[in-house]
Amino acid sequence: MSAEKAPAQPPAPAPSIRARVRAEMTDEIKRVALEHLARDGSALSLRAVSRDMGMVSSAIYRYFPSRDELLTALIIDAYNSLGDAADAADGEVDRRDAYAARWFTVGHTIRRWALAHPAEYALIYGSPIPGYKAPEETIVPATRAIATLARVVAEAEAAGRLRTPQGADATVPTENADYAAELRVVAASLGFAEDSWVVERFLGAVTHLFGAVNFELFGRLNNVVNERSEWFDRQLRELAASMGLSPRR
Amino acid sequence: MSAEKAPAQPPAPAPSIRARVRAEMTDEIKRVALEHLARDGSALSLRAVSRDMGMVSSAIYRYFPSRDELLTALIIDAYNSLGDAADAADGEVDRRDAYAARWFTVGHTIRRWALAHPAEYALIYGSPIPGYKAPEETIVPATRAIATLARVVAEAEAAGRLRTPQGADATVPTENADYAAELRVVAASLGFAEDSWVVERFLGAVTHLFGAVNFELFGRLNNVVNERSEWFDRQLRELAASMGLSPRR
DNA sequence: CACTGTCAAGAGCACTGCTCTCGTTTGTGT
DNA sequence: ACACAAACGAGAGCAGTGCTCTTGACAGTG
Repeated sequence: MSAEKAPAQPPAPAPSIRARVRAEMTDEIKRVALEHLARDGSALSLRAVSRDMGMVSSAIYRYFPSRDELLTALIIDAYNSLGDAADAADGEVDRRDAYAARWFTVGHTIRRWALAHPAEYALIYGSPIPGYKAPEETIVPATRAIATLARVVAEAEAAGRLRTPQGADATVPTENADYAAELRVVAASLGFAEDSWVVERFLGAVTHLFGAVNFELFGRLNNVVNERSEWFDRQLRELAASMGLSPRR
Repeated sequence: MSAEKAPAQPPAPAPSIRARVRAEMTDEIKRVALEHLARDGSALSLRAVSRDMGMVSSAIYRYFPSRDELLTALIIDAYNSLGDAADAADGEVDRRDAYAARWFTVGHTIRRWALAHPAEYALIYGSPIPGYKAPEETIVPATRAIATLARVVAEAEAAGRLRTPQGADATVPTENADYAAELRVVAASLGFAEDSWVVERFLGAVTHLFGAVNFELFGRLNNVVNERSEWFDRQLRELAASMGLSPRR
């Protein structure tokens, strides 16, 4: 693959001028492509990008072997951008605050990132692009934001700060052994306790959270809910409650 | 109560042979276009459709003035197909059953319709198509499936069969007056009681439900949950509980 | 019979992703 | 210092796209 930026020669750490120009060009192409993406939606034209850069279309292929590879690069960048935003937001919450505060902060950050980067959001959380097949290199960055959310809840659980639901509030355990096994695998990979009751609700909460962002961003809330921030906040609140995260007081 | 599929052609005038052939052609184009949509995703090529029909591409324009108009027709058909499926499923539930049974039936029907018609589902619940702007004629059919879900919950509420949440389970009322007003409008349009507490949870449930279908259909559950039917059923169960719909026994 | 509207066909325009070839530029090993 | 290979931008070209316009054939109606 592209291992340019790896000068494995100890005495020659000099990033050759050519390699630097190449990196700048690659970034510039991605930057212009993002502008086009924001303007024209997922219909990304290599020729239009090249025109904006004063190049001929074939020159783009020196940097990205195909339109799909460009899309892959943009997708990975988008996942990482969202992941960075989520991590940064979580990191800035005062650790003396309740875990619920971190949940709200990260949740709102994800929504705000989506509103600020609608094209990138649609790229990674919208319907699949027609001819495009996501390569494996995208799956790790894809999990970052969700992993951040999971960390908050898992740490709350580990700290014994989750109110375990009782009685009618509690979920009936599944009778499907395969499904139960899957939940255990998910619990392990996300850092929850073994057989944690909260894993399933966390998956539901993530589904709900991204469903809400989808609804807002794709216009499904038009003429229904205009106080979107309030609406989203209250959805987050319900989800926190469903996981036993004490609400802010 | 939204109008059903009103076949409201005022009087039936002479269905001239020409008009009949034209209608058949229109249907055939939509049929072939759907096949292509199912195969190639949202990249729909008029020329490919025309080739499949043994026509020249320009002939398509006798029936649809543009690609967008064809898409609009397909989108409306898709919304109505989903709406029909939801209504039919709801209609077949024995009315002596609990309202929860209707909720599960309609919910699972929506999911099954999406799995059976992934291309149509992506068309109506995926990210917006690049150059396409949905005309107003799509917004009424768009609400049908949601209206069906709402009817179930609203009728349960009217029958006094919703367990009103108490204490920690209850949602704190919003302090945002605009948002509260919006909720009242939604309540009125979906048939809920005025100031009904369940409206907000219903909106959340719909968000969650379609978020779950999105996750499954767009591959976000890959390598995470494979027992999708069980997973979805348990999500529906949580949603029913959150709205006070007694679970099946 | 003549008229009128509908139809399929074809040529053409501007656009797309992508390939290939052509000289030129640049970095590096000898 | 020189030579060679890799990298580069430009351009032509291919097959595909949505869409427009013109042309000639046909059908239904006066």
